[in-house]
Amino acid sequence: MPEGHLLHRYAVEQAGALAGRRVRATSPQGRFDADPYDGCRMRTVEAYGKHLFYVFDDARAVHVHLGMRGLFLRYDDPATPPRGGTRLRLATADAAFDLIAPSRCEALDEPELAALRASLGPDPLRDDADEAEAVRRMAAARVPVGAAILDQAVWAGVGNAWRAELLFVTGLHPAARGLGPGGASRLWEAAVRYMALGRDAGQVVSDPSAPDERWVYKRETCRRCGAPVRSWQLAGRTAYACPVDQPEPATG
DNA sequence: ATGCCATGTTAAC
DNA sequence: TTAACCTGGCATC
Repeated sequence: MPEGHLLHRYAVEQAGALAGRRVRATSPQGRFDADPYDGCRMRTVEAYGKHLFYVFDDARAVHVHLGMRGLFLRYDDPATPPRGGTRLRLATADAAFDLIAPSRCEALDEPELAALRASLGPDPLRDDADEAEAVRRMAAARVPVGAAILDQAVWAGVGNAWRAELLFVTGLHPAARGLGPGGASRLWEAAVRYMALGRDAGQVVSDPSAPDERWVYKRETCRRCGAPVRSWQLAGRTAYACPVDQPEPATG
C-alpha cells in the first residue's frame, strides 16, 4: 500500500535495471496488451506523486498506479514463473518485475500524459518540484490542512501515513486552516526531508533515530508524550493526532 | 477457514 | 457520501 516514497523507490530500482535496455513485456493475467512493448527499448522510468511512468522509444508511455493494493515483485531470475494474477511483467536477462493488482496500468499518448501531469501538484520527492508553487497551493487551500495535504492536486505523493506523521512533526492539527506561507513552508520542508528518508529506507520515516516507529499513525498513544492519540475521519480517511503536541485550532 | 481492514482513487448515488 | 476494486495481513473462529 504505497505512498509517494515507495513509488520513487520503485522508479529508481526499476530504472537501474530496465532503462536504456530492451525489455520483454508480457501480461500473464491478460488484462494489459503488452505486445506493443515486447522487445522495445525502455527509455526511462519516472515517479510523479503516486504515479509511475514508463517511457519507451517506439511505443506509447505506460502509466501505472498501484492504488491501495498494488505491488511489485522482483525476481532476480527472470525464468521464475509469474503468479497468475500478474498484470504486467517487464524483464531483462537479469531480472523481472511483476506488477500485481494495480488500480491502473494503461498506455497513454502524449496529450493524456501531459494532462495527468498537469493535474498533479508539486511532488516533494522530485528534483524539479517548485517549492514556491507548493507553498502557494497549500496556503491557498480553503479546506483543513489534513484534507489539503491528501489532495494530489495540491501536493503529489502524500498519503494517509505521511499525513499523520508530517502534521505531527510540524505540530499542526489536521483540522487547522489558513496555515499561511510560513506554516505551508515548514510543512513542505518536512515533507521533502522525511519523505526522502522514507524513499531511501523503503518505509515511512518520521524519526530518523527510530526509523521503525511512528509518532501517532495507527497508535493508541503519542510516542512523544504518551497522551491518547485521537483518531477520526477526515477527507475520507482515518486521521490521527496528539491532543498535546498538535493543539486543536480554535473553533467558531 | 473466514472476515475485516488498509500507506488510494474513481465513479456512481 | 459510499461502493467498488479483488491483495495481503492480521484477528478471529
